[in-house]
Amino acid sequence: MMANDLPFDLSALSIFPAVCENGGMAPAARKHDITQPAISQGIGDIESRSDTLLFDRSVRPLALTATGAVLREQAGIVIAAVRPIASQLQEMQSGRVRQLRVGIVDSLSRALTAELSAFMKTRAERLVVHTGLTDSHAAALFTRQLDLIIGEDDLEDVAGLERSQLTAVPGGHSRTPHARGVRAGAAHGSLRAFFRALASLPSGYSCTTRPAGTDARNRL
Amino acid sequence: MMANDLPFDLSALSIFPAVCENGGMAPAARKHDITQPAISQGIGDIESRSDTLLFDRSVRPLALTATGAVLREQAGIVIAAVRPIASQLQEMQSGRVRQLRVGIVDSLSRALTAELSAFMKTRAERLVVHTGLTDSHAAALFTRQLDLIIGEDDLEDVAGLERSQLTAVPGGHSRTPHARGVRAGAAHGSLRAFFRALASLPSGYSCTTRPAGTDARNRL
DNA sequence: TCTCGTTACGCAGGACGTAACTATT
DNA sequence: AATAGTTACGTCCTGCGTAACGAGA
Repeated sequence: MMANDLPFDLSALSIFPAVCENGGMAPAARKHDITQPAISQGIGDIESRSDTLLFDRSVRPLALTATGAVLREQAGIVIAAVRPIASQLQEMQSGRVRQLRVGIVDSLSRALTAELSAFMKTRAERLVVHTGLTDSHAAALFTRQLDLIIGEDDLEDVAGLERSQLTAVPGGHSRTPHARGVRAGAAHGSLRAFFRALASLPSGYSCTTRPAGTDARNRL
Repeated sequence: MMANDLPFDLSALSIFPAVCENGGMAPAARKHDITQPAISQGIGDIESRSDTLLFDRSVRPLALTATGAVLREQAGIVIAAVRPIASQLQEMQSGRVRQLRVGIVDSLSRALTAELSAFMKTRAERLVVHTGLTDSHAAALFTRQLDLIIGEDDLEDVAGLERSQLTAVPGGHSRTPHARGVRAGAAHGSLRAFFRALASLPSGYSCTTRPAGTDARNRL
């Protein structure tokens, strides 16, 4: 059998905040089309598997223990992290994102914007292009106001982009960027993998992720 | 029954990276004391519930699809977030943390360090006290180099601390801080709840969380 | 006494193992 | 031919519902 050293299950973890927010198991049960005992057992399961006490049952309405307060906080974080994954996978599967906000450095915007627009037409529902300085674009990338930035250098001076760096060279499958026309982009989250997928698509561009050497087939 | 709109289960989510890292389902199965079919079904379960394709089965060794690459990345994040929760709960349950790094503003360090040390003796395995300026402590708090900071004002000028703010007044259970001897601290993660628990313990301090009005009993 | 939470118990669905089959190299 | 993955099928277990019980306000 599975080792499963994890102290809870996602379904149980998701009902726990519901109990907190609804002020008890019975209200939470009504709201979630589930019975009271199911909730009681779910909470009990977390408690026994993690060897903790989450609620003080000696008072009514139910009171959180300090331990319960910790879990309530952490559970919110985990659930919030898990929920968007489903839509990310859907995006990846369909090969389309709803929205893509791109920052292009001024010097490249003339040459690239039209091309990029055509390229993205089938991949994004909505394309927003910002032109300006790479520095401010990098800042916007970190604050999630941009999804992708394109600059002239390889952005090595921008910290924290190593893993999400892409280099795109026009027309061809050469893995080493040409001296002329090289541009570098950085994307995060699902978009990064989105571009990774583009690498295997036939198109005017070939995208390779860094570190170089990653080929179209994603090895395990 | 439960709605359970979540696209996977924690146990399934935890075997998926194992498959990636071990280069296939069979090696992963051997390593985790589980059978090959169980893994195959687990992966298939994620795929069907999220309506995606994670592996390219037409090649050997197995190759990740772009979608699979996304999930691999996200799964790592989730698992990494979930695993420490168990130990956090244990800490909370036992009322002790392994290590507590406290920053105390210079002006209070003389008066507080000895007292704090005695107070923490039974609550932390190891206590590290830094003295200095509150500003630098706040920065260290954000970068997780400190767990708790104690200053003279209520740290209202430090952004992002609202929810984790504590006020501690010496000797007494008054909820409004005394004009003399007021100090404010900020902690994050399990430590925050740790201090919340301290509020209900008999000691020389009474800690109240902000916003004021929260009493010792944690209401839902 | 009323509401809420727990416990008891039964059933249905799911998870995992064994075995047989298929496919890739 | 060999190794790896899938499918089929049987069993066990657990998760949930109904019902009965206990406890707090």
